[in-house]
Order: sequence, then C-alpha cells, then structure tokens
Amino acid sequence: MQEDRRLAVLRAIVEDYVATDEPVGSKALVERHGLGVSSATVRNDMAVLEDEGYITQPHTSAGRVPTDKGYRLFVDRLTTVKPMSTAERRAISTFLDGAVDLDDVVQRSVRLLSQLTRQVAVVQYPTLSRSTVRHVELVSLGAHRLLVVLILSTGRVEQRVVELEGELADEELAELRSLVLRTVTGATIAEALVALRALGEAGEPDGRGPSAATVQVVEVLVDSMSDHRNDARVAVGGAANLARYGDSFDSAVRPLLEALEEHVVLLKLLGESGTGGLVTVRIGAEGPYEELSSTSVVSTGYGPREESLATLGIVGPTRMDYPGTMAAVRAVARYVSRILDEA
Amino acid sequence: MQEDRRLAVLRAIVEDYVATDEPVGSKALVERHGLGVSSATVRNDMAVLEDEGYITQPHTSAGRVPTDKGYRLFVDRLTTVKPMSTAERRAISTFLDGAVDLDDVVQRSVRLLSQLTRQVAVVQYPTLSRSTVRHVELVSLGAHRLLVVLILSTGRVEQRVVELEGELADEELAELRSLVLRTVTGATIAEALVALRALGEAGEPDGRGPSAATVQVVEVLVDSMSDHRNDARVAVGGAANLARYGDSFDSAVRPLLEALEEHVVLLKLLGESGTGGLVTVRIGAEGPYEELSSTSVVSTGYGPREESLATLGIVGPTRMDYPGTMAAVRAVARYVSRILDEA
DNA sequence: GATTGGCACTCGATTCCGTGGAGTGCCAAC
DNA sequence: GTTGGCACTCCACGGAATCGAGTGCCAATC
Repeated sequence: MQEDRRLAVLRAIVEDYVATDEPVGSKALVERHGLGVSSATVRNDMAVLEDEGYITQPHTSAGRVPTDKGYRLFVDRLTTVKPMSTAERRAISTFLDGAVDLDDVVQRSVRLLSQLTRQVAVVQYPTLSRSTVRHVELVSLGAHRLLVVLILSTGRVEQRVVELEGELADEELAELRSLVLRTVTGATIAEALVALRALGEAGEPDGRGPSAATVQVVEVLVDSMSDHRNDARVAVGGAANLARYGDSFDSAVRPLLEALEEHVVLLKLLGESGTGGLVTVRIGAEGPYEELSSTSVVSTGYGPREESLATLGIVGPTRMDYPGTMAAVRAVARYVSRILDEA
Repeated sequence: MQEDRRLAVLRAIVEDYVATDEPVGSKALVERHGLGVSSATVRNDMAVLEDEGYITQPHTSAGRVPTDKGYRLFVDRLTTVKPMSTAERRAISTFLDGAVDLDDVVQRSVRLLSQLTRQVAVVQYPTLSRSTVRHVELVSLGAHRLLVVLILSTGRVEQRVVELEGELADEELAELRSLVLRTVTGATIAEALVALRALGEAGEPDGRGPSAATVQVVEVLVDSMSDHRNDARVAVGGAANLARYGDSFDSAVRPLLEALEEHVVLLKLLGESGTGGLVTVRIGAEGPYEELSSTSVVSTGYGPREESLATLGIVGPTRMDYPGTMAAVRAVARYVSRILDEA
C-alpha cells in the first residue's frame, strides 16, 4: 500500500536527517534504506508529504527536512520502542543505587539523564503538594530560639529557625509540640495548611487562644509548606551539551540558557507530564514559549507507587533522536520511582 | 615622560578593545582618546609595547590586541577603582536584604553578581571546615528511625535519617543525645571529627564500649561533616551570558559549560582568594586549566568578621571590563559579609 | 632625541563571478 | 502506480579582483 510506503519514507527522512543534520534527498534515501522502489517514486511520495506539511525544503533543489508536524507523526506512529541495552540498564542502576538521600537521587538522576541522552536534563524535586506530613519536630536552641523541622513522606526535610518573642519553658514546648503533631501528622500538605491556619487563629481546642509561640510556629510551618520555592525546585544538568547546537546559536541556545536559570519557566516547559510510564513529547512550537520554538521537550512523571509526584525529562533541539531519548527518559523515571518506593 | 605615555597607550588599547571587540589601530586611538600626540608616535609606542609582550597583532596590518600580560599590567597598575554608583549600591542592598536564610543569601548573590557584571557568577557556600558546631539534635522517628540534625555556626543545617539496627529506648536516646552534645558543641569541624571518631571507637568515658546506636550516630555525623559535597557546594548563575561570547565558541564556551557543572573544578578555578577586601584576578593561562586559557576569573573571599569563609566571583572572557567587574565583586562580597556578620 | 608627516606595502575582508553537483519536477513509457 | 530520462534550479565552493585599515620606515622638523 502506498500510504504505508509514504510513512516509511517519512520515517527514513527523519532518521537520516537526525543522523546527518543535512537535508535528505530522494537518491540517498533509496540507497541507505532498503525501500524497494526507485528514487522517482520516492520523489512523488515526498511531494505528497510536503503538500501535507510533514516535510519541507530549505530551498528549491535541496533535500527535505522534517517539519514539527513530521516529527509529531514520527513520534506518534512511527517510533518502535527501542529497549535499553543491558549495559545501559546496569549503568543506570549502579549509578543511582549509590544515592544517600533524596537530594542525591535527584542530582544523580540529572547527571545520568544528561549523559544517556547527551541533552540538557531537567529533574524536578518531588513536589510537596501531594505528599503528606510524616513528622514535625521542635528543638529548643536556647530560651529564645527554636528549630522547627518538617519531615515529609517524600523524605524531604525542611528546617527553619524561629526567634521567639517571649521565652518558652520546656513544658510549654512539649505541649506545643504534641499539639502540632496531633494537628498535622499524616495529613497532606493541603490539609495540614488548613488545619494549621485554623490553629493559628482559633487556638487550641480547649478554648484558650493561641499563645504567641504557637502563632509563630504555625506561621513558619505554613511558610515552609506553601513556600513556592519548594514546588519550583529543579536540578539541571548537561548544559555543556548545548555546545553541540553548532549553528542557530543566538536563536536557540540563548533563550534556552536563560530558561535553564528560571526554574519557574523550566517547570512550565516540562509541563504536566503523563503519569505512569507514559512519556510526553512536546515538539517545537507546541511548547508554551515562542523563543523556544526550535526545541523539544521529552518528559515523564515519576514518584513512588505509580503516582506522579514530580516530572523529569530533557530539553533538546527538535532535531533529536526521539526513540532513544524517550527510552532513556522512561528508564530513568522508572528506576527513580523504584528507589522512592523503597524509601 | 614617554614611559608614562606608553602605559597610557596600553590602557587606551585595553579600554577600546574591551569596548569594541576589535583590534585597535593607531589612528582610532588618538581620535577617541585625548593623547596629545600623532598617530605615528603612537605607532612607535605600540611597536615597543609589542616587543615587550603587552600587545600583539592578530595578523600583520591589523590593529593591536592586549595579551594576557597586557591585561595583567592593566589590572595591576592602570586600573583606577571605580566606585559603584549609589543606584547600584541601593540595588545591592535591597536585593540582598530580602534573603531569609543562608541558602537564600547565596542564591541571591549569584543572581545579583551575574546581573551586575553580565558574566557567569559563582558563589561558594560557606565552607564547613572553619565553622563550629552549634547544636546537634537527635529526634526519634519511631523505634527504628532516628533523625540526626547538625547545626553549624554559619547557619547551615544538615540532616540525615538513620535506620537503627536495634531499638532505642527514650532514656537511652536522651543519654546518647547529651553525650554527643558534650562531645561536639562549640568545637570546630576538625576538632569535632577527632572527638567523634574517638567516641565511636573507645566509647563513653566511663569505660563502657560504644553502643550500636552510638556507633551509628557517630558514623552519620562524621559523614555529614566530612562529606566533601559540602565543601564543594557552589551556586552558579548567569550562564546565559555565555551566549554573548559570539565567536570562539567551541574553543571557549564548551569547556566552560563543562566546568560549570563540575563543582570541584569550579572551586579550584576560583582558587584561594585573598582575604579582606582584596580582589584576585586570574587572567587566561594564569589559571589552572589549559582549556580555559581564554577565560579570566575575578574573585574574592567573604565571610563574617573579616575572616574569609568562602569565595565568590565571576568567570568571563579575558576580554572583559576588569575595573567594573572588580568593583562589583568587591561590593557584593562586602555586603554579603555584612549580612553574615549580623546573623 | 623625540615627534611628525608621508608613503609604500601587507593582508584580511568583501564582492563578484563561474562552475559543479545534488536535487527536484515533470513527462512519457511501461 | 511505477520508472527512467531530462531539463532546470539553486546552493556551495573556489578563485580573482578590489578595498581599506593599519603598519613600518624614513626623512624632515621641533
């Protein structure tokens, strides 16, 4: 069927173009790939593909180059999932298994991902919002200072030091501590925020108003939990791979370098990534930023027990090895999720 | 005196070259700067400067460009310290005063520094080695889990969770806690490390050997303190400024991008920075890495009470505005030091 | 002795062909 | 629907010509 062949031609064009970075012509195509037809036939197919907007020529009498739409079709229908080699699998596990804590896991992941894909890797720290409060601890650092430690189910630990306005006796501290624990332990962040705010305003259940210390502690906890810095934290790695962009420098690398430092922007770029094994691919102008119309994003969610706590992925030129990249992103996400499962 | 004039010529060459990024010729020089001599005279001076190795021509019949040696002389003898404008001063203080904790100070500093200098900024987190232990807290997270929190005089807080091998009763925990506190509170990191190792091997002063829990806690504390990740932590900002490098891309930007991710390399690059107000400038090949022979580093130490706890600075092309950059680096370091003083 | 104007010379950058070749589109034949 | 053939297009590449900024040197001048 000729429809099938046309798709095969598109696939071949994408593969060749990704491999060589040069517009691919009809003759080279039939030589390098075993399509059993002549170059003239391929030319006809290419004309159709061009009409339909999947490929384009940089100028008359040059070969064809895939358009965003072409890449899209390639990714959606033409990609055969290529499994990671066992060597790669082993590399992933040995690399990630050495991690000592959550931060370390994230940092190793970026590194690993950027090396596997030779692209810029981005890993979001697990978001607070879906996690629950495992423990809160209040530690006295003298009569006027209090260390507030917040431990979340993801393993994230936040701490703040509070300068108390008044003094706080040991018994009062113990009381406050157990009060706070009763209020928030096991709750999700969202629930805890509500409960804490109520506590800060209404005071304890027995009817007494909240003490000054209570208000301060509540304040700092609320602050910790809602601090968007936490939601917005991401790790970036492999920026050196940008040097391979070659030409199209100011047009592509510059805005990307800028984006890499704006973590909020980065997160928006990563986007809402499909949960559970599904890898999202955003190609060129499909993304939210015009300046990045020649970059693609390959991302997926990760987290313990199949729930997607955070996102991880890579950013690269639209002209990239999608199958390989998608496989790497998926493999790393899976492995990281498994690690979080165990913790 | 002609010697003086030659230096003036060198200064003019450096300034023009930095401003225009083009080799500067004798005619343009006398026009733009008010040296009261003819271009022929300047040519003679330039010939001498070239003989002495301060300037060079990219090719015959082109203008002159400063050599590393020329920049060096410029920085050492020809730079008049240009004070920051009051607007800039105000920007610095408003920008940094909003910081909520140590990490925040560091992160704001990189950002600020990169914006002021339009270069890549690097700020080292205050090193552990010279700081002292302010407090250690052990928090039980159930019978088998223990949270170990380490608080340092710099305000840095490190925490780790320990999976205990055996159970630990509350009284035992309290005992262990006070033992550890007696051992390390107030000590420098170096002292604390020694004392802890002794504790882990010999056990408590009363002659009993160390309990299993003690060994584990000691281990994790030692680990926290000696973990070189802490010494090696740096924040980087303004990488987008690399896009301004224009040409000389693979030769300069690539290795630099790589270095920016290798924090150990970065620290070596920043080097041992002069304490107290002194700004160190490392020009081109004076630095430790060959690949970075066309980049310069401007850095200085900072820290509370005049002692230099850590280093901060910028990395940029040898062709940069040294006076302005040095002023910015010094100003930021001073301001950050003042903030640390207060804390 | 230092400075200056003048002048010949050098050499990269830019422009302008001319050419080669890859690639296309179309058409007639199968 | 496929194929071989063919005329056509247009970029990339290389060489020649030109331009001009900048130099080095020298004789004249202060």
